[in-house]
Amino acid sequence: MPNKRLENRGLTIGYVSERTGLSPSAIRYYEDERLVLPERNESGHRRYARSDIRRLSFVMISQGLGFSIAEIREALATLPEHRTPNKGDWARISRKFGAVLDARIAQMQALRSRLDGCIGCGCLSLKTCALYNKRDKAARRGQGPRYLLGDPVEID
Amino acid sequence: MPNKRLENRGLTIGYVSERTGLSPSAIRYYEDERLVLPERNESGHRRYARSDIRRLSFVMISQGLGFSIAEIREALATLPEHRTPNKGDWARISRKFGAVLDARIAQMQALRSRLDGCIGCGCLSLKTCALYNKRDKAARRGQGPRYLLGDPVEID
DNA sequence: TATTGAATTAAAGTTAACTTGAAGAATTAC
DNA sequence: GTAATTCTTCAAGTTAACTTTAATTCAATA
Repeated sequence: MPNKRLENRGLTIGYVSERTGLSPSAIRYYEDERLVLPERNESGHRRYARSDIRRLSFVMISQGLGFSIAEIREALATLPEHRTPNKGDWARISRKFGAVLDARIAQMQALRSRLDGCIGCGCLSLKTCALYNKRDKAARRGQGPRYLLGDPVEID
Repeated sequence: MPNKRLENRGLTIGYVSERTGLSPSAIRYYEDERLVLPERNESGHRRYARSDIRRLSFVMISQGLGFSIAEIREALATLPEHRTPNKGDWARISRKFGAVLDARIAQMQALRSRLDGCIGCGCLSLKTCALYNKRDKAARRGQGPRYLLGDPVEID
């Protein structure tokens, strides 16, 4: 088993891939999305810092919490100068994430109780049904698929 | 204002579009997805039944609850012979939907409390962090984007 | 009847988060 | 030193839920 870990400066994408479980293509994609910003060696190969593994872990965990890449990028942008999240940063960001989750849960619970009120009804009328909220055409953005649980919430 | 509502047999797509607020292209798409099955007149134009408006309302409301078209198709498939959901059907289906929502809420709450436990921690370690659950590669289906809140739940 | 408005199909575009493939360059292993 | 890996870029494909466009045909109105 060869040592492709740290050649003189920085980690190779293959090594980072192994350590995080992310595929190289996903890691390159995250670079396109500016979630990681590796350096390059003389011949153009990516060289990652040790802290990038932590950074990518942050990305994966945040995704697990249900946040989009755009949201994660925003969260990372609140960090001073391209720094990888440390303990204090995580405390701050995760508190914010928690508030967003709370809001999502509350929204789902409200929907759930509206449904409960409608179970016996069966009117299915777009005019009167409490379950149907006409999405205002004006506010719709983009044309891709709508999110399963409403448009993404913005993080502060 | 012309009366394009019911010419001899059935409603035109334009009329159904007006009544439901859905665009004609969306209604045609739902036909591709076999959520509605209109007849055709001699020259090939779609002719909808009055009950199709109700059927489409069902679709829209179910989407508002967070269900995918595939899930809605499954739910409609439980109805005897292509019938539009009536009050009894709705009671049965909405009870099932409610259970799915409950499960989703419970899942989010569990995640939320795990996050709470991690706020002070900040380890962000893929090995030990309770927030990171390695998705088993084996179970992954398809290659499109993952759902924001986990893979879609199947409706009995 | 002529024109306008509505409908039809088929193909391609859109977002999100990646993957797959091709073709070539750099690195590593032997 | 040469073969086998790994890496690079760029373009195109994938899911979901539709929209947009194009080229026509049908239906309704004046």
